[in-house]
Amino acid sequence: MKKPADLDAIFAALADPTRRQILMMLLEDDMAVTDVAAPFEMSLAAISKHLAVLAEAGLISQERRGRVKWCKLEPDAMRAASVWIQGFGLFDPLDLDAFELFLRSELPETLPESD
Amino acid sequence: MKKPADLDAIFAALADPTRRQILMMLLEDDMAVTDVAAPFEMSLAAISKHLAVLAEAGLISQERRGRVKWCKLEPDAMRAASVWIQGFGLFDPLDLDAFELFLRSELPETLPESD
DNA sequence: TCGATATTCAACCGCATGGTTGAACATGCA
DNA sequence: TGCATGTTCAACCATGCGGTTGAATATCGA
Repeated sequence: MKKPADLDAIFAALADPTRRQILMMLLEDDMAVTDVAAPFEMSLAAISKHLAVLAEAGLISQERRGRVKWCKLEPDAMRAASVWIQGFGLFDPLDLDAFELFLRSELPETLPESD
Repeated sequence: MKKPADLDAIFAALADPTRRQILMMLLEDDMAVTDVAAPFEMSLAAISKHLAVLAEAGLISQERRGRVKWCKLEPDAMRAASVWIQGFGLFDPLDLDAFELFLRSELPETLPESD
């Protein structure tokens, strides 16, 4: 059950550069804890704690298979943060245009023709 | 010059519910420090510190006019965070629909009729 | 069973954070 | 000038965070 935590935990988790980098690594593929830790110059235990923070925030899930604990990106929690920010409606026309283009190119069939 | 700070500071600033509430208040209008503090059950000094954190992150700017220090929302920093999150490209069709509706209702004149 | 591998636990450290209080500093007004 | 208003400063406190190290736990493979 990967319920997204509250915004406090999500934003706090995103506030650390190591954790953001971990999330980007997980964007490519699921990873074991040891492999996540490999590129960093800190102890495995430290990375393990970072992963716990990310899991607590709902940003990743962890599934143990044998000795290995696999870490998987969970987009829902991040979406909650994104939605909060977008609630500010602070896009200006330029950005809106770009985003509109992104939307159309990405998922054209979900956009209504016009009103 | 209100340069947006790095993501560390921005996300950390957003991780506190008091600060998020302040940002939402500033969405409606610029406010003086005392008026920002009014709805909260904590000391003025505490709010002043929160505002300093928000300003340090570039999320607001503060301009002193006379005795009064006016606080103003600065969307650029928040956009930086939004862009980082959106870099994950994790929108699914359902949410996209909702977001499209939000866009159309919020800023109808900036959306092209259709291609 | 034994050793190697994968991960966490527990205790500790230094430092930042979020809050308090009371005093200090500026500015506006009579 | 003198007082009230608006805001911050400084010191302090409790708590949490990011990191370390060394030991503990669990699983795999020979």
